[in-house]
Amino acid sequence: MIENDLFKALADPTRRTIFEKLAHGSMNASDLRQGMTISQPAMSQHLAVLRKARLVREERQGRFVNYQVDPEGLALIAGWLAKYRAYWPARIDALKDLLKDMDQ
Amino acid sequence: MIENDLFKALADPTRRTIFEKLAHGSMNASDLRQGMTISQPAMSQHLAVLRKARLVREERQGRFVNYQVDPEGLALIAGWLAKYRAYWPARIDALKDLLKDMDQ
DNA sequence: GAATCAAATAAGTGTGTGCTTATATGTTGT
DNA sequence: ACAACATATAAGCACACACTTATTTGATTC
Repeated sequence: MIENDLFKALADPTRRTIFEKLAHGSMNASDLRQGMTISQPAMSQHLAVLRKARLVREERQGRFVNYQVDPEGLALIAGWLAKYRAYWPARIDALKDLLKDMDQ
Repeated sequence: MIENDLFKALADPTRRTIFEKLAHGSMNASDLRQGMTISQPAMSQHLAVLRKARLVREERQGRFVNYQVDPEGLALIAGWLAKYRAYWPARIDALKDLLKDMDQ
């Protein structure tokens, strides 16, 4: 169940930090560790969880593995959220503005 | 950290089921148990977690406690998601259709 | 092909989480 | 005040999870 993998992946603050880092630009696993007190295997394990949740994609480049945000995971969350659109009417206008921005 | 409470709350499939039930209409804790093989304390504990995450609101009515979706939690997720809007361009059209539906 | 470096996997450990049963609290009606 | 019912809390337990160190796999360079 992909939805479960998704929310479980995001339930860990360290993984959300990693994801956020990648959102600012793709990086290899070593660079991701910069500024985070985290062992190499821990990072590797977190990335595996994020991969399984489709929040992140890997791409081997020589002996490095470059990681980047996988839009698929975000789209799945957006899809989940959309099911409950009846409950965020106050945010509709804000979202519309957002989409208008994205047109340009 | 509310964001952490949120994703942790949604990481459990039983809680997502409870939330989905409430999205279809507010209910008290007993009615929520209908059709779910789950003890009364377990339900109570799950509701406490959902409450803490602002995904759900309680409202005492006599000796029952009526539960309903709290839009605040959903809005927070939408806010989190919005941070990464750069990564879901492929879904823009689908979202637009969604918003068009919401206009009516 | 041996040395070197990046990343993944294995195995073990402490803590967190979701459940259970038992009990307490809150509210209603007699 | 007491019985009955809805919900919450307490305590304990089994399992999941995030970490660690040690080792393996993958890729480059000499």
